[in-house]
Amino acid sequence: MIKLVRGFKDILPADTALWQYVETTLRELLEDFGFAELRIPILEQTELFARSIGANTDIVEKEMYTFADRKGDSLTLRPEATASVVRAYIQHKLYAKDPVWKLYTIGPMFRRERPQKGRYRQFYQINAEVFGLHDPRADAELILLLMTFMRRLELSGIVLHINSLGCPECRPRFKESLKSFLADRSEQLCSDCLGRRDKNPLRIFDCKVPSCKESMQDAPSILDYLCHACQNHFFTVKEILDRFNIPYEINHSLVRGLDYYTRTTFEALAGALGAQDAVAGGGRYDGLVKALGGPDQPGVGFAVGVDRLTELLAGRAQGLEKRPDIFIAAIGERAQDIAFQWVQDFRLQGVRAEIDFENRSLKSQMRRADKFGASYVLIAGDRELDSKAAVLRNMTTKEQKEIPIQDLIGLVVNTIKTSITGSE
RNA sequence: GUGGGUGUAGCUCAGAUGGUAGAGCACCGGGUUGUGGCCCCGGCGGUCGAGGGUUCAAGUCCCUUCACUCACCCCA
Repeated sequence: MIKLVRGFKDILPADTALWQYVETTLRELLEDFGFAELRIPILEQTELFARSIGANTDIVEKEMYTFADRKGDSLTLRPEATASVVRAYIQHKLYAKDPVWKLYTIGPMFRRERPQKGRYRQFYQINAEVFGLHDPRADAELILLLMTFMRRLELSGIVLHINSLGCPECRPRFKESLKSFLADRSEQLCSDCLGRRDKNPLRIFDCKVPSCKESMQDAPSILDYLCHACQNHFFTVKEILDRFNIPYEINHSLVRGLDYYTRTTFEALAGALGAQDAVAGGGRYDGLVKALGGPDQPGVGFAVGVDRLTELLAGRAQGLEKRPDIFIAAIGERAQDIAFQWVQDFRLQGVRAEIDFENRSLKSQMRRADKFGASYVLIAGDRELDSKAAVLRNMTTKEQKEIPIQDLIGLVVNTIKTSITGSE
């Protein structure tokens, strides 16, 4: 048997309703916030990711699905979406019409990591990106959007972490003092962190090795090194979150793995998920557009992990599945033939109708109708055809009434539609 | 890439010391003339992850391998 590739997964019908629910909920919210959808390819030139994410990040160094196409170009299945959105913003000169754009995109990402709970080699993200705005209200608005979304999904236990990583003005000063802090601490650091010390010292804040954590206790905090502009920016973001009653924790060790972040970074964490607990993350990337060859326009964005979100909502799939409004139980060839016509007629009227082609006993068909959760069953056999009236059974009240075959569709559709609106 | 755990029916799992593969759920059918859920009865369904070895005999013991899973790492 051919099985799916390691780390990939099928999303089966039992779960797709939940996925659709998550996607449409966020989609509607994004559009209320003024975002427009952008659809981008999942394949890009490798260089795009190397230059945006950072050549010496783990993602680029060892997690990308990269291959040479037949012409020899190096292509990569995207490990994240922001780089592509920025590429599109630049390539189509969107900034020329207006530097400010609010864009969202939905789709799969690919990273070749070791799979585990909440981590797949193909995973789905919904990305929101804002271009052209330096104003901290843009950052805050995104966080507001994200947390409103979490609230709308009725997710509790989501913790928001925020931090500021400074800018090219102030971050180098912090890095220097961090380096000198680490210089005489080689014994306390784990082997991974010793490597990070040169490449990307900020990452040491993320390390979970106890001795590293301990020695980082007295490490300098980026927040003490922010320049005036960055301080004010961060202050305003916090102020807005306070004003809108969005609780948050300042986490000065929240550095995030992608090189392009500046100033605000944030993550939404769900404790219930296990080790892979980030359901959303994002931040500001003011230098990225320019670094990729575009104009000097700032950007802010976030990504939501749909796999992890649906995992959190797993218990809530019941109410979401679609049940037929009506099941037609037809007994005998003649009835089956007419019933087949009826099902199609119902469907054209917007009524969810189902039928069984097997011509089984009425009992079987009733069981089937019940299994599907049909609200009504229309019973038709020789008896009904002769008397020119089929039987409509309400499956919850068990009430049955005869419906003249002449105007059957209209009468039944009417009954169903009024019963739906009446019950809500 | 590194560790731990687990692979028996579609699903959840039993099968001490080796001796002809089980249950519940699900599915299909039946329980007198054409009416669902509950209940009762019956049926379908497994090369016990794969390959090799030990043995008269292996789901069970040994080796190899693969997959899944959790954690490290990294991150959505």
